[in-house]
Amino acid sequence: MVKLKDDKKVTQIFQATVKLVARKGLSGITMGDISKEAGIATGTLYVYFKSKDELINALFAACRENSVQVSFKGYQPNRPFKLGFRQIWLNILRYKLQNFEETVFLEQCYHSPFITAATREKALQLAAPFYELMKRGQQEQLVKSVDSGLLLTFVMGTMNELIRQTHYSGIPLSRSRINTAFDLCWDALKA
Amino acid sequence: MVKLKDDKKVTQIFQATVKLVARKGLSGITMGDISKEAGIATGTLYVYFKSKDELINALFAACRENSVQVSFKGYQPNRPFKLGFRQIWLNILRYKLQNFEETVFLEQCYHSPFITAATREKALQLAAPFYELMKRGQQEQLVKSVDSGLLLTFVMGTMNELIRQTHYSGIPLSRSRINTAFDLCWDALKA
Amino acid sequence: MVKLKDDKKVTQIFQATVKLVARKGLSGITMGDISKEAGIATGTLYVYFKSKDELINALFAACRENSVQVSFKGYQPNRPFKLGFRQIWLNILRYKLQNFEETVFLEQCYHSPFITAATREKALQLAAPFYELMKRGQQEQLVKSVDSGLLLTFVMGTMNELIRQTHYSGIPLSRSRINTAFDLCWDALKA
Amino acid sequence: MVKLKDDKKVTQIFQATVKLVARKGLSGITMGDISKEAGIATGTLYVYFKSKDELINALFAACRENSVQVSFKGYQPNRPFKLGFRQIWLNILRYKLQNFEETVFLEQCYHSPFITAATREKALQLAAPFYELMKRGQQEQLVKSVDSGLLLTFVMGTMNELIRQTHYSGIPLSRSRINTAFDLCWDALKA
DNA sequence: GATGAATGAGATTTCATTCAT
DNA sequence: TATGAATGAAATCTCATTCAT
Repeated sequence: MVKLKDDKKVTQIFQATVKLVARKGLSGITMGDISKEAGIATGTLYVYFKSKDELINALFAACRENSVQVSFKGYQPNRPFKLGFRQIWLNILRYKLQNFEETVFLEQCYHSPFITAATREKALQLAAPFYELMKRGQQEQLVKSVDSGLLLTFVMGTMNELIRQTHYSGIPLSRSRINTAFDLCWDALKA
Repeated sequence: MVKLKDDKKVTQIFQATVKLVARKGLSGITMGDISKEAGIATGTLYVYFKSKDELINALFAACRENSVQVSFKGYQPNRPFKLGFRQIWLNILRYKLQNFEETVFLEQCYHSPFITAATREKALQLAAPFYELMKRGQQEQLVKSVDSGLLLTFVMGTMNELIRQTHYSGIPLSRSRINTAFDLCWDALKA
Repeated sequence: MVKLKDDKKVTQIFQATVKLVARKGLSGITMGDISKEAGIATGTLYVYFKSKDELINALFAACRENSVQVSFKGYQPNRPFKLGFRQIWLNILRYKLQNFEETVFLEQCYHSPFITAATREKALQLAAPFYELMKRGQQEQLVKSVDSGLLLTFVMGTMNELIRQTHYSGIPLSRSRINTAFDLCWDALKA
Repeated sequence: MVKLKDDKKVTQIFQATVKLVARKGLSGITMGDISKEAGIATGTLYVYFKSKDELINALFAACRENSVQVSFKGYQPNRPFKLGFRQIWLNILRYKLQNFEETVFLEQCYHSPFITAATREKALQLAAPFYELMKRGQQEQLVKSVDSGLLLTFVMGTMNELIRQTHYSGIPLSRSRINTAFDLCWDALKA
């Protein structure tokens, strides 16, 4: 009987926003830009999000969830640790490469006034599975028995930087370059 | 002509800007905010910088130069490589920790529409000494003989993420934590 | 055509509007507010009224008619003038007290751009019975023989202000207070 | 050395606002209208008032103060009560007539969402001198010894209605009509 | 008729920049 | 130079009205 709120439209808005933030930065986008890019009227944005703030926060949360879900795709706990870790490492790398705009968006958000403490907190909780992964490696004595937060810092930090470099230098991430990068990472972690 | 512009005032403006960007993000600051924080009138900002763009670009350049100059402080090429590398690594870490706001500012700038291609290019050139350092390590067969860009990606990525984590988690960077982090980094690089 | 528009729904809309205007003023209400308060969809408002303007004008007219009809309830021209006048005075007072929101609505409308000249004119005509009443009092030499418009000004002015004061001060309108107010009014009018 | 905030500009803004509200109602004015009428840029309004809300509240307070101050002009407590009361009554009448727009503005404000509880409270306190006046009349046994609030309700209510009627009927307030009106008022009050 | 999402014109507000002092 | 009020273009947000279902 009625036209109901459209999930597809939220996706459109999110995609438009991510694209624009990656291109022009968080400080360079307007609600007008977003609506134009999403192919809807400006007012319509406010049907789905009460304010620009809320839109950015919702998108931030969605991006975080997305990237976690993708990470563990195809991960089989019964297979050897290193293989599983590699799989996940590659999942993340592939996802971040293919969704570079999301990566940039997340990075931009971290120190922006848009992201509320609550949103930040929720993002942290999503990291739990990665901590589990590190612990398993340590139990199997394959990974250094140091603070797992520090290990993750290393894994994620280097990956992020790799993505950034790849994007800006223009050097394509060949299969061999990827392998080299993974080896560097593994050499760091391994017990 | 009569008198050169007041250098102290430029410093005030830079400090105010860095502080505010770290707290509210690039997208959250206005010229009014900056002038208030710097303790001067809005109009005065325009005595020192033609526009907001110019101010941000100048500050970006200044920060980059700062951080490079500090990195090699106390570095003696004639001493063993690992010791020198460690020194530089610690220099950077200490600088970034103590000047967290600058670090955030630089990060925020990367994908902003403020930074011009020219400014970006100049920033890249400043990285030259680090490439040299990696090459030395390779010549001495202490460092893996892979693309030095990739190596630096690991060095910088770890450090940046470590700084961020430290700041947000509130976990203090104890000496042992620092040592562990360095070891991870070194294990990744070492041949 | 098929079926007449739902009269109950018009009442709902009117009640919702009056309530909201009393609470937030004419300038503070939106069609969305009204529909929500009335428990219907925004679009449905437009089934019953071509526009916001029309809705307000129709409501204005309805309120005016209401208040006049109530005024003469129980008025018997054959009974003595003062008794009849008192009856009407009390009728109005009671009505305005019990329907304070309507009173506010009418007051708000007077200087609003919503009310058209035609609506205003029609409202004036509704006052005719009150002029008649004043004339009767004068013919019976109980009321001062001055311009009956002026007399009505006093009757209505007192009443309106009394209602407002009662509502805002919170002082309840006791029977004795009502009697005092009527006496003031009557002393002003009486020949 | 500097251009300082200009009191004259506040007056301009107030005059423009009052004029427009009287013509188009509180719900019919925009900040754009006001700035145009005041002959300044829209942004300039926000130099003087943080928001539309604040502007309306400040104007409301100013109008109330204005009208009280004018009321007692030329009032000499040592002269007979009725003369003094008459003087004040005429002062108010004249002021409200000449500043009809202010009167309309105040009336429009009463039930608007703009006026805060605090502003309303302050307005009430300004009425103190009028209560004093009524008490004096009662002490001299010239005025009915009933609640002075009720007496004021009567005086003010009838005056407001008179102003309104005068303005809308187009019947000019001749000297004799004024005298008649005062007599009605006095007859009501007198002991 | 009824619904409520969609629209876009227009309202409020912000802010980089200018300018009079 | 230094100031901060003034500007107006542009951003955010609102809301009467329309329209697809």
